[in-house]
Amino acid sequence: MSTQMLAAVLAHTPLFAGLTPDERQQLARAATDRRFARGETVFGQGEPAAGMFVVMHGQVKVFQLTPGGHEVVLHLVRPGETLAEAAVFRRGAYPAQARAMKPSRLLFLPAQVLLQAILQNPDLALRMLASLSNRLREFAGMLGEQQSGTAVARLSGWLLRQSGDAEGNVRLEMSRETLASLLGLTRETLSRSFSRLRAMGLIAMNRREIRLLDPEGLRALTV
Amino acid sequence: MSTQMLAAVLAHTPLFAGLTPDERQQLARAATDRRFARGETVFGQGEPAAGMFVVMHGQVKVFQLTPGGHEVVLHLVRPGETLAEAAVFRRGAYPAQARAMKPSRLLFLPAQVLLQAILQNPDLALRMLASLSNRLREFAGMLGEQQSGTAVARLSGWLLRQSGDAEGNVRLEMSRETLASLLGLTRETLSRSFSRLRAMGLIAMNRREIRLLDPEGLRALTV
DNA sequence: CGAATCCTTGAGTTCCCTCAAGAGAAGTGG
DNA sequence: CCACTTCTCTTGAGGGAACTCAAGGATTCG
Repeated sequence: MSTQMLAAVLAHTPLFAGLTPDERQQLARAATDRRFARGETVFGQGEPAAGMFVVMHGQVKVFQLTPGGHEVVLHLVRPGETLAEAAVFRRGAYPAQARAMKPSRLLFLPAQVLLQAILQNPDLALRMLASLSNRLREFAGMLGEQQSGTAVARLSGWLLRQSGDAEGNVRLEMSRETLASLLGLTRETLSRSFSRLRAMGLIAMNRREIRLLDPEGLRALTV
Repeated sequence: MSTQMLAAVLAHTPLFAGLTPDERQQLARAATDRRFARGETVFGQGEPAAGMFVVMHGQVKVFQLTPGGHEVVLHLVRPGETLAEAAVFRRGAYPAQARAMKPSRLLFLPAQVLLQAILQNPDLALRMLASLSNRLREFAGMLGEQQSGTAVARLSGWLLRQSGDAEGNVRLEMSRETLASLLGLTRETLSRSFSRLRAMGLIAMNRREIRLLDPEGLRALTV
């Protein structure tokens, strides 16, 4: 992929949108284009943090492995979003593992280049701080979530958030397995929770398409 | 408290240690000294993020309230550590609540001043990024932790981390209630877990002083 | 010393996990 | 188009870990 096209990708990434075209051009020259097949590992837990990624196409799952060998999904990264910035700033190792869930194309930005860019561009620093702060809030939300209510309550809350609290369709962009991990449940418990919501007439399902029939009813369950 | 003394506090806070004395002096002039009684609220969930805090003395608990009214502890902040930086960078509202657990003295730095300082000091930006990244890793660790193993396993792991994986004493700087929340458990379950570790001869307890008698034995439980 | 808070222990129950089997899609290759 | 494998999802049965409710000790503080 040409430097030109990589620069264009950066221009559409919120984090780098505030840079001048020249600055983006400079970053793009140091960036590389990487493709990953479905199931391929982007980086492993404990590897030195060589740089950060921007997802151009596809989907990447970031997760930790518990001592028991169970996967705990931290984040599902979609096109336009970034990956592993935090590891770069800690200048240590990646604290989690990342795997492509679909055929994916990522832009890779070496750590040195990113750090340089931030030193020279205070506005980028602020954007990056805001980005990390947002993720921190997300994690805080997840921590709160996972200690609250029953499986059905957590699923209801998640569905409402996905749909913007209104009636409408939610398309699952992930397997049940992944969603279960995000909610701190097992596959089976998630399946049963879906069934119960369906039996109560609150949702309708067809494969990975979910229709919220009664947002109020769902909200009543989130307590 | 004098500007002089506040500047001295900043000099001993890792985040601001890299500034020149002049820069610290400037920040200190805008900073204020705030005292909180035990149990007093530092800021509430949803309040506009007016600025960040540095804990000088005491201890502050940061937590979220679940829909069910249950407290989920996110962080226990000790002297030298900072509070609510992330909220400032998001330029929104505090996403959690903070309460002084002991009589506490905090340095308050208004959002505007902090943002200015970062724009003018790239090194401070990098330190702040590293600090947020560390907290992000902590949260990720907590998320993993709370989905792994039994109550006894989680407690064992926590004790080992506190003691640096070696034999020795761990002093609980918090109530059982707070520790329970950090581990994603209830008071009662935590109490029973302590009892079981004691019954197994792995630890000895006296009030909030805990002696690890058999780190190997504890490690064996963490799986 | 009394009041309030914190901690421990017990009994009963519920929710979720584990183990297990099978149904349903999707991709492969003949 | 159909057998084949593979992956994903659903459902059942059973058991166990942790939660809730409840009461009584222990500690701290005024």
